[in-house]
Amino acid sequence: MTKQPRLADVARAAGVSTATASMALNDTGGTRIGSQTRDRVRAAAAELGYRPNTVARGLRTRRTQMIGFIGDDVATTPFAGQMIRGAHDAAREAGFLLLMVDTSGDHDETGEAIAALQERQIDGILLATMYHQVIEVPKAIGSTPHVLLDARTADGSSSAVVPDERGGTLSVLSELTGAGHVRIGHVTTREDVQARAIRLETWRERVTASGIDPDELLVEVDHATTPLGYEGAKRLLDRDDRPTAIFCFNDRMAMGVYRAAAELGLAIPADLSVVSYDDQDLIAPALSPGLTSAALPHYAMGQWAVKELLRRLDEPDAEPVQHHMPCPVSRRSSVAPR
Amino acid sequence: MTKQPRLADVARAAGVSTATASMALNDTGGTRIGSQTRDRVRAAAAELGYRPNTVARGLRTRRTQMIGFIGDDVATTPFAGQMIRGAHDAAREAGFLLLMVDTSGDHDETGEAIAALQERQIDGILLATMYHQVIEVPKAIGSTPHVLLDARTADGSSSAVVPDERGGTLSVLSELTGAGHVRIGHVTTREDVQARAIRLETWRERVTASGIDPDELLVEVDHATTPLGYEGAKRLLDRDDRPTAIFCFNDRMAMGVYRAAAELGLAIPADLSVVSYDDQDLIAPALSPGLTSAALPHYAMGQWAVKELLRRLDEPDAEPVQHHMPCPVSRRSSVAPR
DNA sequence: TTCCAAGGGTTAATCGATTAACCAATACGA
DNA sequence: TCGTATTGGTTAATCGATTAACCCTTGGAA
Repeated sequence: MTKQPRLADVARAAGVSTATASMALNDTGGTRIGSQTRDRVRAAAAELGYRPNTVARGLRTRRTQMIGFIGDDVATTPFAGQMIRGAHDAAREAGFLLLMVDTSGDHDETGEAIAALQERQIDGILLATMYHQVIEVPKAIGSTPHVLLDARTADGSSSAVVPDERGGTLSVLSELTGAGHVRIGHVTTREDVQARAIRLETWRERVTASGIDPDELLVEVDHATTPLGYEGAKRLLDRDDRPTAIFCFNDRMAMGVYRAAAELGLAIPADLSVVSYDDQDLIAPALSPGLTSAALPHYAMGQWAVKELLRRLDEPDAEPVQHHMPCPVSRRSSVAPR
Repeated sequence: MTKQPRLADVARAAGVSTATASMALNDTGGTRIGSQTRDRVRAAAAELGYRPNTVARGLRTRRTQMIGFIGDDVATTPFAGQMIRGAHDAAREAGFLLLMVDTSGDHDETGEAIAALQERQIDGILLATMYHQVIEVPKAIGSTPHVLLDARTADGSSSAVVPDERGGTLSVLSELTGAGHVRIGHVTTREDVQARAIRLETWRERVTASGIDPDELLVEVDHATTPLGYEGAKRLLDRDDRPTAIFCFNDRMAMGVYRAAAELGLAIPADLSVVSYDDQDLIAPALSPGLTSAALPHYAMGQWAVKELLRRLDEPDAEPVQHHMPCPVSRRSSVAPR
């Protein structure tokens, strides 16, 4: 117990060379190792509690079994955890570990992060942003295999996975139309993110299709926060031709909508149905009544990204893939027939 | 650009041996390297875009500049992000990176996680739990330097940092007493966590000190969720001798308390003052009125833990330190004079 | 009998740094 | 005029694996 045993110790204990020990433990070298020899080596390794030094192995094999995870702003968003967890689980299953770097969105810092990871000889990089962004891959990444997470390039030159915002929006809207709603309002943010653009456009299409002018039912505010959601909802609801249902950009805004409805004496869902996006754990099930919301599949995206990365490790020349991950709806009690 | 340059390439370009190049770049070896030689080597390195291979370096120096972060359940709690971020920032500042492993609280898995990290020759380990727990350090950790994060051992044999729950509770309670409140209720959970025990006991002391029987003003429910917070608050508020203020175990329960108050026609803070613990970003500022809450200093704890770990890397025999991190109060609008 | 192939290992080179041990030349004090 | 530091390097060993290149038996086939 004084020192970690090395491969040489195992070899000595089994009475073979380190080459044989290595091959026996790793099942390499084809038929060169007899089965009783292999068992002897394995037994010796188990006996000594041998654990390979992956640093030494990595130096020789040029593989570290580590994946770099570069996150835009890991801390401040509650989604990051799920994304990391999904990536982590898929990685661990394949014997990989995640080496994390958080950049605060700073572009220089991203370059530095990439360099720091490359110095450590990671096998590949996951480039994650929060909130579905269209980015350029920093040239510092060179030929390091990589996959984009909740982000993509404009030209699709890197493998990437993003939520299927359009599908999610359609699903959650059909919760409303299925209940007979036609005048469906939308409370959203003015921030320039993909999520906003896609949700807005999809809603617009859908409402237009039922012969209604979307601009009458749209409210935009500066940020996707609860207080501004409240204000937006007030503007939308405090009039005679108010919508019978509201689709909110996200749960935080929906929380404000709930408050506005309460103040105006509108019961949810009897007087007003509400649906939303993000399905945040701290909000959607906590509101009363529970909020029907389309979930962002962060866990699944993290998983997918690692699997795709591992695939690219094996076939570096594979065509990049753009994946749209479905956004399942969590149905709760905020929708009632019109 | 075909291959990453090695130290040998830099040495050749500068016309020196690799030993000299190494010393010149790392400022080691005292006065042995002349200043013009050093400059020549540095220039060559910069010219070639040389980046040291830390795997090779790690093999020789037995230092990888990586810290293992073992998290109890990184994903599901929104606090984890802040903790990771604090640790990450402190680590990065010192040239370290975080290697993450998430265990789902499974004890075997923790042993496996430790082994996986040790195989990779991490320099030290951060053992983090969510929600301040008293744990035993797995023996698998052996002599690897480690620090406990939001956790501690019963005997204080490992360095550890936990929130100062007692101090935070006192601070947030004096928000109420300072406003003249005496009959302060407490809505808490029955779950067996340190946070509950300390907050409860501290509240009990304080209330008893002002001559009131705490048991009259205490409500316990099975879990610290919003719906149960709501039920608990109903029980506490729906009677004549109701308290004038409530201290909630956490923000999620406080969210339920808000709802109960609204239903009973009690205005916050005019008719009822509310304070809480956790200061969760998605809740405390989002409620109306904003909720005064004691913050869990996760970022600071993460930072502290890394600094302490780095210290122990230098002085392995230093006495273990138990640190209680202050919980600052975020004062908002949920407290009014009695 | 002679050779070749297959089976089962071993030897030694290698990955890319760091660093202990050594060495040559100059300076300096006695 | 020596002996001894001091300055400014170089050589070679080392970290702990993996793996290409050999090597020795034994069993058959020619």
